[in-house]
Amino acid sequence: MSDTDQRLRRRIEDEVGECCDADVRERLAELDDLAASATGDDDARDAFAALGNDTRYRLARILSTADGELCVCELDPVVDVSSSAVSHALADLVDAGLATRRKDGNWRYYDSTVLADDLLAVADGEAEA
Amino acid sequence: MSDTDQRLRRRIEDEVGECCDADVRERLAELDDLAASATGDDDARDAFAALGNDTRYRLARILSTADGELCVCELDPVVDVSSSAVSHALADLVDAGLATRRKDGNWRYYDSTVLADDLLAVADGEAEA
DNA sequence: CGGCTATCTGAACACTCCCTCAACCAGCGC
DNA sequence: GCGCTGGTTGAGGGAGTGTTCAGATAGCCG
Repeated sequence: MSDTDQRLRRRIEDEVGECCDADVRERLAELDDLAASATGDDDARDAFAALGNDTRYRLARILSTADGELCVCELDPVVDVSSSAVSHALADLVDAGLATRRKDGNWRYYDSTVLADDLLAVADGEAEA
Repeated sequence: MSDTDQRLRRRIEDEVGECCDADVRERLAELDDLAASATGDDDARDAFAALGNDTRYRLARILSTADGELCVCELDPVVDVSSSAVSHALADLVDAGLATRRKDGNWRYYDSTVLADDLLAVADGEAEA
């Protein structure tokens, strides 16, 4: 029986007074189930990771705040990095499902997705409270 | 007039047919306003960054899925890192406003906050669609 | 086509992050 | 006090990330 299992056993003893090996195994199984059902797709985590970077966060926020799509040349001046970095960041946002891209001649228009809008709204709403 | 401003000027010309310097300045001011109003707190971005890491994401998800608080010794076995790393990750989650901590004797209990619950719910909901 | 446009892509490099290891702190029992 | 517990904290190092630079791509116009 591993080290962490010992800790868990003492934890159960503390809780219900006594504990046998079967109890420990049962609790471990419960926790495994919990972990399994709690394993949301990686997509969700990727979206969070994308919004965790300052440049991408700002871009996503601007896209979400603006009504309608914006062109790269409009996004460039509001973030303080090279236009190459903007391009990288926007590509990452699209990959993460947080933005959409539309080509029109030489211009590329980006817009925020519902996912991005909702995530930012929730984050804001809670911050207010 | 900077390089990116030139691009923006041509963009406006493309849109409305003609464009003078004042038009460019006006559009730049609009974008600055947009950026300013779109600059949500850093708290929000920190929350996203916290959920962007696999270990923290898993812990947050388990805390959110479980009804009620969990002890560190129960979280240890479900993530595949040292218990020290778990401690670090939990501290980060608390700092980001995604979890709460309660001390009871030798045991420490963690629970998810409403912010964490809502963010994960939104991320999941969208993934379904 | 050839030149100019807006944007993208790949490589390189500095920087940050996340993990492990070790030492440490606080609570409990003797 | 001492020993043991569960958990935290700080330092260090390897892996990963973000930015920039240079070169590439695709669309428009003469």
